Amino acid sequence: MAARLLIVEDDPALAELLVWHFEAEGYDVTQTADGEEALLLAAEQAPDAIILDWMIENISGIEVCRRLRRAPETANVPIIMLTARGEEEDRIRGLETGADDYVTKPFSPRELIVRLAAILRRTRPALAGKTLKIEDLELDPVAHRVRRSGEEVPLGPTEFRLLQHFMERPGRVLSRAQLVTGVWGQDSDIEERTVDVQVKRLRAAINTPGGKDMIRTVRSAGYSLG
Amino acid sequence: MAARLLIVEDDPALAELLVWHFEAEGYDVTQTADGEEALLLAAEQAPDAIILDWMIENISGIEVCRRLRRAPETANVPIIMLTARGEEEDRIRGLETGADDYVTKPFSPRELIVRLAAILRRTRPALAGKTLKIEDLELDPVAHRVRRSGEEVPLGPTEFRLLQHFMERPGRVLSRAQLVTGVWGQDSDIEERTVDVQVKRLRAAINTPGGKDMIRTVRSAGYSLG
DNA sequence: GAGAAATATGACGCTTAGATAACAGAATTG
DNA sequence: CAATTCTGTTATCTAAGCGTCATATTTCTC
Repeated sequence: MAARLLIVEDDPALAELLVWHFEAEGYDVTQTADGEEALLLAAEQAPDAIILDWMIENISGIEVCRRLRRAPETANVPIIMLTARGEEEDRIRGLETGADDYVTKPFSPRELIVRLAAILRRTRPALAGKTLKIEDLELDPVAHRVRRSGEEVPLGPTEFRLLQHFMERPGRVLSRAQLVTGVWGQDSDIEERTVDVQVKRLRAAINTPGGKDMIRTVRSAGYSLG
Repeated sequence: MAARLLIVEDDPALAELLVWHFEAEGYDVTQTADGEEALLLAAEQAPDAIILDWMIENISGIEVCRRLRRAPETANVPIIMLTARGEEEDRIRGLETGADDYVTKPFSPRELIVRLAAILRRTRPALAGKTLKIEDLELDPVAHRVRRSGEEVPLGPTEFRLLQHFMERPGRVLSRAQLVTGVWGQDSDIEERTVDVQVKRLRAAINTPGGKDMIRTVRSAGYSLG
């Protein structure tokens, strides 16, 4: 399954060029010129990365960026900003709002492709969009579906995000603080104990009655999967 | 066990940006805008690395850097300096005073993250997630797991921290006082005899019944591993 | 080899981290 | 808009883990 990419660019010529190149690279590309629409699409499609022009219609790119960061569903999606040359000021402000990288116009598509690849390699070791598997547990991010030995497991939205977070980092111990920011979003006043409760719920959902626990508790450190 | 990072930056927007990104990377971040406070925090928390802006309130970054180097507790902590573009002069003086690397504004967060990771990989492999190995003993800091000839060894939190401390300094004799500050923290009212007890517990956990002791007691000096 | 100093060991409470259940408010859904 | 699912918080319970101390053992010195 290809990585999904959302391109927010209102110059039709540049947009077309980018779409063409990224599709040629095998990405599954959606494109819009409109900021509001971008937010909707991002929430709906959960893309793996977003390319965002600084100057777009309706809302400024910077505002789109900030709002993306605020929503838990999109808080962790990598964003690359496109800025015009010499807008030093903008560049800095763009980074301040939470973009992961920026590229200055004019740029070669190759450069953008390389940067995106670098970021994805780092942030999504197991690229979302592909089905994640650990032992007999499978999570399909596109279909929003989880199976345990082929049988569908019903999960609530938070449980799903928590499990996806774990499955993207198999074996890794994640502290409660890391889970709070990673699953609930950057600035949430969630009580750390709440993580315990969600982990318990997730355990109850994915563990087979007799079998061993898939989530390991690491005392004074956190939890890990697998 | 997340790496502790101290960020000294007085531009609130940039500071927030950096905190956001590094927390997302899993670092345990403290931030201050004030040079004097930075020195106090550094002494108190013993961070694993410091990001230091050249221009900050109260004392110049360069002076903070110099003083950090002078104090024995912080003399070896890696420091990355942030400098404005083109201040070649500053850059050189920064390195002269003991910074390990510098990054010129404006920079992408990605770049800073990569540089820090590179430095940590060099100075503290375990913090970069590298598995520590001594003979047939392996400690995986990411998974928070210890194996002896492939077989998992269950350890309590303190035992784990103690072992990691030893494994990061193989062969070196560590005094009880050093172990107390290194493993229990700068200010702990721990009795020095307690170290003996934890060492005993660690020995019991990692030594194979018939085999020889992996931890050597150095009378009137301390302990060493390997 | 005796005495002293340092370390090893075993036992004992206490603290605290995590599991769990119950509950109420929020969000969804039909 | 009512019903139901979902979610965050809190209180309680349990047990692992830890620090301390008293005692045993080892090592060093003379």
